[in-house]
This record gives sequence, C-alpha cells and structure tokens, in this order.
Amino acid sequence: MGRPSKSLISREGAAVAALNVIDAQGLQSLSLELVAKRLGVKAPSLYYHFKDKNELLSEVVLLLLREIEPPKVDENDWEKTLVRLCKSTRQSLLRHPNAVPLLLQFFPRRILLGAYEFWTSMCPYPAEVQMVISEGTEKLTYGSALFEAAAKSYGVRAMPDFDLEQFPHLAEAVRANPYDDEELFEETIVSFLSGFRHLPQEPKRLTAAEKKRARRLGLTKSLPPMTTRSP
Amino acid sequence: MGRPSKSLISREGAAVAALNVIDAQGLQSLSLELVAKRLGVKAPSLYYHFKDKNELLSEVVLLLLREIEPPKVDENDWEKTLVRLCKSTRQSLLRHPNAVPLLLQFFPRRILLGAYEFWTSMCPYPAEVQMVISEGTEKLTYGSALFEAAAKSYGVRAMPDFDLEQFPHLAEAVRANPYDDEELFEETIVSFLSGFRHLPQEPKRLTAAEKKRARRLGLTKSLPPMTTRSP
DNA sequence: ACTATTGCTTCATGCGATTAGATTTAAAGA
DNA sequence: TCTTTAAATCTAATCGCATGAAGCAATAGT
Repeated sequence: MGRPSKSLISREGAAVAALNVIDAQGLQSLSLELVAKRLGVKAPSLYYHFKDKNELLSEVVLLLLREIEPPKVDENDWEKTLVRLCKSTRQSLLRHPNAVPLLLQFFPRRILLGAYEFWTSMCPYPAEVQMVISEGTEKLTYGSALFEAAAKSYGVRAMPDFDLEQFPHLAEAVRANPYDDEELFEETIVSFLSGFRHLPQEPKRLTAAEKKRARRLGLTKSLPPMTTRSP
Repeated sequence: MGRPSKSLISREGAAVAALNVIDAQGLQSLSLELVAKRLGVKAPSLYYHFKDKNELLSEVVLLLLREIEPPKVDENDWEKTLVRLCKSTRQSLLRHPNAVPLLLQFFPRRILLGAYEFWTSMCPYPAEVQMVISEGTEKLTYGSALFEAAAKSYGVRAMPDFDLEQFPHLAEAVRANPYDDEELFEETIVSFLSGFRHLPQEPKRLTAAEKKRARRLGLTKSLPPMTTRSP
C-alpha cells in the first residue's frame, strides 16, 4: 500500500492526535506509535511531515495556545481585561494538564509578539514599567498553570497535609485563606497590578487594527524569523 | 567483582553525578549509563539504591534546593528579606539551567513546609492574604527561573528580535525598559509586594527556634509523610 | 501513456530503562 | 575460626521507542 488517494496525515491532524494521546495517557506515554495508530498510519510515516518528535510537540503547543479564548475587551478598563486574559489562559491550559509542561520547552514567543504589542498599546502606564507588568503577569499566569498542571498530572497536591501543631502560622494562613485555587490566582494578578496604580496613567484608545488584533488575542498565525537562527 | 569493601554508590553521590551530567550534557542526554560511568559502576547497579530513574531525579531536585543560599535576615524588614530570598532562589536555580525543568515534576512541597512556616510567621499582613503573598512570590520566582532556564537551556531568547515598525508599542516598551533580566525580576517581586502595603500591618518577632529555622531556609532534611501515600 | 514526485509502508538499527539471576565478599553468629 | 546471611555489584536479556533507509503505489504534469 503505497501512496493513499487522500492524504492521511496533516501537521495539525497529527498534533491533535498527539494532544489526545497526551490527555488520555500522559506525556511520558506519548509515543509516535500511539499517535500514528490514532491516524491509522505507521509511526515512521510521521517523519514525512515532521523532522522529529520535538517538531510535533511544538505543534502541540501551538494548539494549546490557540485554544485560549480571547477575553471580552473592555476598552475603558485595561486592568480588568488583562485579568480576564490571565484567567482565561490559565483555565484553557488546565484543560490539558498533561500537556502544559511542553510550554516550557517550546514556548513560541514569536507567535505572541502580536499579543505583546496589543497589551503594550493599551497599557496606560509609563513605558518604563511596561516590561515589568508584562513579565509579572506572564510569569504569574504561566507559573500558576505550570504548577497546578503538574499537580494534577503527577498527582502531587498543591499543599500537602501537615502537622498543624508543628507549623502553626502556616496552619493559620491556610485556615484564613478565603480563596479557592482560581480565586487565589486572580488575587495574585490583581494584587500585582494594583502595585502600579500609583503611577501616572495615560488612557489609550484602540485603533481599528488593534481592535481586530484583540479578537484573535494577537496570536499571529506564523511569522518568518527576523534573523537566521544559529543552528 | 561482588560486594566492594567500601560502598561505591550513595543516593547523594548518584544525585551529584546525575546533576553533573545534566549540567554538562543536558537533561535529554541524561542516561543511567552516563551517571553510572561517573561513579565507576554499571548502570543496573543504580537500581539497588533507586526504584527507578525518577527517584534519582527527585533526589537531584533536593540538591538543587539545598544549594539555595539563605538570605541575610533583617528582622525589621520582612519585605526586603523576602526579596533577597527570591533573588537568591532564582540565581541558584539558574546555575543549573538544564536541571530546572525537573522542579515542576518533582517539586518537594513537603520539604518546604518549614520555609512556609517561617515566612508566614514573619509576615506582618493579615492571615487572609498570606496565601496570596506566598502564592504570588512563589509563582513569580519559580516562573521566572523556569522560563529563563528554558531560554538558556534550549537556546530560546527571552524576547526574540522583531520588526520594530510592525510592533511599535512593544518596541517602545523594550527600548524604555531600564532593567536587565535580574533587575526586571526584582521589580516584579517588589511591585507585587507593594500591592499589599495599604493593608494593616502587625510587626512580628522571631522566636529563637524561628531564627534557627531561618538559617537553613526552613529546608527540612526530610519529613515522614503525614498520611500514607496512595501507590 | 510515461515519468517524477508524493506519501506511506516495511525493514532494520541502536540506545536506554528495567528485570532476573549470578557473583563476591563483608558482616554476623555459632 | 567456620558458617551463614545479606549487601552491593555485575552480566545477560528484554522490550519499547525514536529514527534511518529503501521500496512501492497513486497521482500530477508532460
């Protein structure tokens, strides 16, 4: 059985199959054989479409990011909109806890440039702190998603049981904590952003192009690299 | 060659060897064979001391955490001391960028209970927000370390080159950013913590036991699990 | 129809985790 | 001291899996 009448494998189809395997069996169990099986194909065939396993995995990461629902944009409340995005991002990622660790290795910053552009264009604070804000929200969001996903995926609890007498202050902090996981995350983001409110603000307006960009979250389909990458 | 006069393998020795391999060759190249070679031993021998490769890796993570230098404790400035810890943690982790991803899978929260206890005992803010503070600083610190380590390890740049005309606001934010990587990180932590300053504060004092705990960062050698773990 | 190309298959290789069983010798007991 | 037991390592063997090489049928372009 040589060439099929209709192509059986596509990059995206393979990525979807891989993600399904990862969701069902976990990252460690992911093998090209399992992916191929889902596609009704033999494993080595995947090498016609991908250089190696990593290339398939980086496609999976793109799937993950594309699944993030763009937040409703409130033009008059930059902060609220950003908080929505962070929550949405975290929630989307947590739908595929087994796949989340891939983000670290294959994080496609280039694809997110449009998103960064959108958020800096909307940010009412001075340019000097915009990278701080960007860095902070990004690390809080992906950090939270990474750790919670790991907890789900590897069955580690976020906070293990412990001896209340041995750690009294910690016990009190846990007892007094009014938030569930998601609320706790939201509070960290809100608290972080509130740390900038004392700075001078300069309200910004969206251009038509920027509004459009907001819809797709600034997720560029694909951008050719600016410079040749070193091998 | 059966039983040697002096045991050739120890858990810690193997972990050190593994970390050396990881530093030198990267996580993907780490094989039990390479670890064994460093110890002057054959690979299967490691199974006498470890259930499997993962058990060795979790020992490596303990090494990583133990390398973190405890910050100088300023009893009168909780915030400054915490910032010191965060910076020290990030710096220590970045000395082994190839190993940092292991943190996600093998994060030993139980070992850190003492540290959490110390910080909550010192925290001047109301108990209701202590978990928010803990969560935020932890995610910022480990999030930053994880991503920067990944950047070093996989050769991805933190912010890729991009077309300045296509992303003008982002370009301006990058241009106006006065901080290098470490300063940027410090700013995120400081900004986050400053978001709590409006809350009522109640200065706390260290007991003798707590001071001692501060010295070793609250890193408990090992704690027996409270409850039997599910297999 | 003729040929080059495409898209998949089969076959083959080698590495690396892990298991089982053998081996040697230190340590403990009589 | 002699025997027995258990510790610590080795050798040999298996198996899954990523990947490479070469083959073969269907299709597109001539």
